[in-house]
Amino acid sequence: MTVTPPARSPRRRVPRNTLNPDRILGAAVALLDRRGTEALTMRALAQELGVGTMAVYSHFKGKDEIIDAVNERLIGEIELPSGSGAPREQLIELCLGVYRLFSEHPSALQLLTSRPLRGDEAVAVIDRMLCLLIEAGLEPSAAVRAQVALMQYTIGASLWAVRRRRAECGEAEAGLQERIRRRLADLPPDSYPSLAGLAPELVTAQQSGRAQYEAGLAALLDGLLRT
Amino acid sequence: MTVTPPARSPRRRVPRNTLNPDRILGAAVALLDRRGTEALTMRALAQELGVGTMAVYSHFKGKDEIIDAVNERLIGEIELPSGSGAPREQLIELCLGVYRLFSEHPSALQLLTSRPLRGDEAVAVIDRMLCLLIEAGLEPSAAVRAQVALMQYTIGASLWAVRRRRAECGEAEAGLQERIRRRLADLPPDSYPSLAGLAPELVTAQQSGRAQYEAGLAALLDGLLRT
DNA sequence: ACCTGAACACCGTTCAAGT
DNA sequence: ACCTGAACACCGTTCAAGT
Repeated sequence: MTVTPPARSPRRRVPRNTLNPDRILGAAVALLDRRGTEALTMRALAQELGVGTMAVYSHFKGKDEIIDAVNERLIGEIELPSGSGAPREQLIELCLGVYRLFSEHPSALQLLTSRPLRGDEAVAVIDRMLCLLIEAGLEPSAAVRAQVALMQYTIGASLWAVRRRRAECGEAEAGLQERIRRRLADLPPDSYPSLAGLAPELVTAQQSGRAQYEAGLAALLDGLLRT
Repeated sequence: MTVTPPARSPRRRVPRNTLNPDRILGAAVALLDRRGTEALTMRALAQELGVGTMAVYSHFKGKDEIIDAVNERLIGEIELPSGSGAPREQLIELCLGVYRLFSEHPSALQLLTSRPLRGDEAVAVIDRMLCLLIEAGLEPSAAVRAQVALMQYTIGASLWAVRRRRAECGEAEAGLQERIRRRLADLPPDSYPSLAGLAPELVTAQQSGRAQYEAGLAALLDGLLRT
């Protein structure tokens, strides 16, 4: 007597060519934005696409290749400055574009974090920054140092903002403020009495991601471009 | 007839109290430095300690708690500046301490990346930076903004250096240089002819992690401290 | 209190097979 | 060529049990 299998999956075999790299990357980004890095799973990705787990492997060699492609696609979305305006303004515009991208896709930044930057899209952004820095009057070698510094600061600020937002979810805002205040109150009050009153400002600075980034970027550009 | 079990584990039951949080964290850091984030596994950690997998759970609630504790321990290792010297020099000394820590423990930085900063040790570093910035003449609110910017830049630079080193392992250096050169050569040669010759300098800047960091830090401090 | 192995619900990926 | 499920070697963690 033959036993009928549990037939647990009501999903029918999907028509051919329903899948392509673009659809897969779209689903990956959606998953990342909606549920975070830990939710980006080959099984979850396939389910999001309504397809068997292994179908994805026909288009990408594995999870690492998908992650690289996601990063490349997102970096490609950064809009290069229009070209009008002073070099300094265009630099700010471009850096803000990078910052905004990572703020909108925090999980992508987290993924980028563990992998080298492979793609040509990233090189396009770097090129543009270099051009603008040279246009602003820097010598080639100084421009290269400045470009790296701008990217480093932008990535660090994005990461900080992402982590900050994540912390807010976990810990009540009052909790953080209280901890900082307590810590500051422990300082010898005769040396820096002003510090004890700084907790609100600290919390504010950590909250205002974008304004904080713009202030730091302005300072960095001041230091880099000053002749 | 009783079947003797395969007896696959020659490890004897370990004496009591061989384990404590400190030993566990030491093993975790060793594992991280030696084999990277992906190798930090509850099973691997227990093996490193010569103990059954579940023994660790008597001292930490789970992997997340261990990661937080590792971060806290490492941040505690940052040496605060001695206190002599101009505020600006002390700021550089302190920031370099943070940078050095993350350069020596790249995996720790990667772990820190996905989690909010919880520990008191981090607050100690932040405190010191704030004191020095106020000592350097900044108003409290400006000091707070500057402190966040310094941390953001330092984290970004560390991350960049870590990723750079990882990329070197994967990709031949010549490969990267060639890709950048090709990309730069594609630019319209009449607009920025100097860019095509910049590839060597780009590669150099990416390689010299610490010197690059110091240059960027100096520029940022110039911008932040200028009255 | 501290340490143990077995078991559970996951994960990425290999494989042989279907269409 | 493209999609499939079963199977393999992992993972963190729960659990009941030993000492």
